[in-house]
Amino acid sequence: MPELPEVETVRRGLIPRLVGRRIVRLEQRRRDLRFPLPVRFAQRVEGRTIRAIDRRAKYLLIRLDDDNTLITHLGMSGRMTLHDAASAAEHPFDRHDHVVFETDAGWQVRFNDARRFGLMLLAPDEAIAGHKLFSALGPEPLDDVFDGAALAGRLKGRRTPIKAALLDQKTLVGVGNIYACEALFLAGISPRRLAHTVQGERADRLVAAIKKVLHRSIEDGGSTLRDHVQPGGELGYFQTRFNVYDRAGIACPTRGCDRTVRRLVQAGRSTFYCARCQR
DNA sequence: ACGCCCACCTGGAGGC
DNA sequence: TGCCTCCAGGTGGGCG
Repeated sequence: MPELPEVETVRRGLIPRLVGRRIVRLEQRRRDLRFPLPVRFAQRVEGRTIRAIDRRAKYLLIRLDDDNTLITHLGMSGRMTLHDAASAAEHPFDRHDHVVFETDAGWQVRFNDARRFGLMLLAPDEAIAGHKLFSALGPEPLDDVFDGAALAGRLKGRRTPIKAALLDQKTLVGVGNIYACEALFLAGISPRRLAHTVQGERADRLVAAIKKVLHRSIEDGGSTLRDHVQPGGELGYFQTRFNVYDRAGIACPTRGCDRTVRRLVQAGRSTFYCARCQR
């Protein structure tokens, strides 16, 4: 589920319920996710007030008032659910509700992650930029300074297919398998094209496409979310209609194109594209 | 240094 | 119904 737009949607959904609130209780229902949960997790979080919730790449950064940050990643299957007291009573925990937060306003946030590829870590604010998980990350695609020239520079000399380069968080962050496919389709670029050949106008087009698919998806998530901020509501759960992703064998959506969407496997991941519209 | 491939873990879908 | 195989939105680490 979570690429940048989904993480951003979760962030925006959590802000009104969490920022400025004190965490009165943290229940840890399992010892580890991808990594062991922080030692003395509950003791270090209970009583803290949340100052802000930021995002870097696909990480949520929950800022606590003791200058520590709760770093959260949703992995492949992580979600957050929101419950008021009545809703919490109606929804018993399931086996994948791993961490539960309760605020002084009576709201409960559950981190649920079936596959447990997600993570939660505590780190001092000032240690994050230099943290192993963060130090090699590429630029944020939605930053104004990220343009075609910036992408072209990061693709220079790289002899891997452009699709694989887009998934590499050192190239840029936030793009995952769905939006890599969708952005390449919008830009009319073959997923097999070698990354270093995406320069100049082609890189401009690709950056425009990346920004467009991410923005559009955030807007969709946001609009869905407005209806979803209700007890029992799940954050970041929405489905846009994709042009190519998961549409193998279905007609290419380009007007006048008679081809069907094809699937191929690159670096172990499915790629969906139109062989006629993407060069 | 770089590119490729696997492992991590669970659940859902589809075939027989 | 049950069992098997394949597939899934991420990414760190190990290999050549």
